[in-house]
Amino acid sequence: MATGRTHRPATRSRGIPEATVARLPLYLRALTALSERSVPTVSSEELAAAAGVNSAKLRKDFSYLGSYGTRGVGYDVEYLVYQISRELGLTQDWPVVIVGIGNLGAALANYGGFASRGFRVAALIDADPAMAGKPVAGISVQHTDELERIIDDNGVSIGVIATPAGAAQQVCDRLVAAGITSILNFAPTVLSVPEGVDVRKVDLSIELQILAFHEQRKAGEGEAAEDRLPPPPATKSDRKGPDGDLPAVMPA
Amino acid sequence: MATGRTHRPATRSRGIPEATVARLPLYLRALTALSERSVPTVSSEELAAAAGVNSAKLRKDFSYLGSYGTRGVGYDVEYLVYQISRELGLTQDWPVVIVGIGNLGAALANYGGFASRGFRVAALIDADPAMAGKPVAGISVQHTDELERIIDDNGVSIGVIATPAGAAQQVCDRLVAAGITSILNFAPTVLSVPEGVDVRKVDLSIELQILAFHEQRKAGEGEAAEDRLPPPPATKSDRKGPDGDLPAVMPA
DNA sequence: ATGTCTTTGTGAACGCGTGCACAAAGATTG
DNA sequence: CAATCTTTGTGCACGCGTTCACAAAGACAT
Ligand SMILES: NC(=O)c1ccc[n+]([C@@H]2O[C@H](COP(=O)([O-])OP(=O)(O)OC[C@H]3O[C@@H](n4cnc5c(N)ncnc54)[C@H](O)[C@@H]3O)[C@@H](O)[C@H]2O)c1
Ligand SMILES: NC(=O)c1ccc[n+]([C@@H]2O[C@H](COP(=O)([O-])OP(=O)(O)OC[C@H]3O[C@@H](n4cnc5c(N)ncnc54)[C@H](O)[C@@H]3O)[C@@H](O)[C@H]2O)c1
Repeated sequence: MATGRTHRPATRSRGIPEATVARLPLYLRALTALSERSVPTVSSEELAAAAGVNSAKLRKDFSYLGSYGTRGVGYDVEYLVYQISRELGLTQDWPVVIVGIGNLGAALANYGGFASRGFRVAALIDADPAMAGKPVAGISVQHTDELERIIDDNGVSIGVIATPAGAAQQVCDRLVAAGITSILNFAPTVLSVPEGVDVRKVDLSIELQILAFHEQRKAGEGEAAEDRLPPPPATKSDRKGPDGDLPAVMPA
Repeated sequence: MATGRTHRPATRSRGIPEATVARLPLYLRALTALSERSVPTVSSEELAAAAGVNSAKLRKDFSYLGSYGTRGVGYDVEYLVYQISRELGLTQDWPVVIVGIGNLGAALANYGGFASRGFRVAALIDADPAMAGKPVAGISVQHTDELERIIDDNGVSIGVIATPAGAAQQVCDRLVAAGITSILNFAPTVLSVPEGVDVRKVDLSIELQILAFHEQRKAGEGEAAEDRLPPPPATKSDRKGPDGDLPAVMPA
């Protein structure tokens, strides 16, 4: 998984394991598809296959929510959709602000998947004065100066950061000070937040690097010794000395 | 973590745990920043703080790569940057194709973070004939018909899927058939791939839902009984019967 | 050389997550 | 109503990942 919560050491929220919570949206998606096809019930086996997980795991996940299945039959699709939606807090509307309306921010604003699950883009915020007033995805971009007011006025508690990495922590601090308690961060930085604030990150670069690692392993499966670096690390007092000229790696 | 590998049950790749691999890019980023500031060495404590992890965990992670530290001093920044880069396969160039050049695909194509880590956008591919030939981020979009040829000609092994969910599996199948063995999927679907192909997914909707779950818990911390659904699941033979009228949940 | 001080590398304990395997629940059939 | 069959819910064992805590390694001072 490319994402990871920050803070709160995977504390089991009201008995529901974090790993289970992370899978509930997956089940919900599969169930919604079944619901649209008017399928009345599913077995754990079928649903697990649709969600790409082990059926025992799925049953155990559902057992944390309660006993919503019927032995010999399976689960009632509509009922389960409702239960999971309620558990995830999707029966209410969540206003969301997106900060940093560049390439990515604009794409997110245009993303239809937001509204379809109870999330509503309450505002688009950017520091560039030239952006202010411009409509993106039908919403007028507002200036950063308005950030605190916007969050307060709309009762927003979820913020999305799509600014350059350098501005992310600063934006984060302002969001938190303004009352935001959940942040989805797209900037490649480790955000530090106070206790009680949840941060999840989406990091494209990390995902690619993980893929590259496995890709490399596949490629050099039966190959002999890899190209090892000849000299061991600089030790003693030749620290930043007469330029040992280390192997050129990537710039940034 | 919002992402998760598919297939291969977290098998320990050449002794390096999957969890460690996922953190290496994080360390690399912190180390690169130190390198740019010409910091010669770091202690595990400092680096761990910068990467937002436990220092013991960091030391154990590095121990899987070998003993690259010096007791009493710490780690040589440049040397460690090189070792991690090599381990992740970043000393070589990885050509990548992006399929589906819509809002998101275009944003990804414009993303600078690609090139800075050894990833090169080899081609942009879209099914829309109107897109063919159009330049996005300085690269001319090519039609899906060319997919197999492009991958073969450029020796591409990593593909990014940014098409609508409905087309994702189909695109995935073509990519795999053409020789792609690593896929980064942005479409909200469970992709099924043959053994040996790695899939990582980035799912914005899931991330938000997980945040909403925790947000809901924070809000209703000391509150009394939640709004429970009155009627238990439909049982017996009233299956899709005279319309029990279940509570209206979200549409899609 | 010897001693002190810092920091690594890792043994060990613990907790979480996963998946097997099965008893029990209930539907369904005769 | 009894028998049979399907599928849930979960006890249990196992393995991975995390963290503590500390011995040993090495730098540095005297
Ligand atoms: N584009 C991608 O596909 C992609 C992928 C992964 C990660 N990212 C990350 O997402 C972030 C945004 O990427 P992008 O390509 O959209 O960049 P971009 O430069 O196109 O957009 C950044 C936007 O943030 C605004 N901004 C800058 N400082 C701000 C501040 N303090 N407050 C509010 N707004 C501010 C800028 O005006 C600009 O509109 C970057 O951190 C990038 O590394 C982007
Ligand atoms: N926009 C976002 O911020 C965002 C966020 C998360 C997830 N997603 C997901 O990413 C995907 C793309 O989102 P988007 O907003 O860019 O959508 P989009 O509709 O703007 O772009 C989709 C593109 O894919 C192309 N396409 C369609 N079928 C294709 C095929 N078979 N082969 C090749 N190309 C094909 C279309 O021509 C179009 O250019 C969707 O699955 C969406 O759910 C988007």
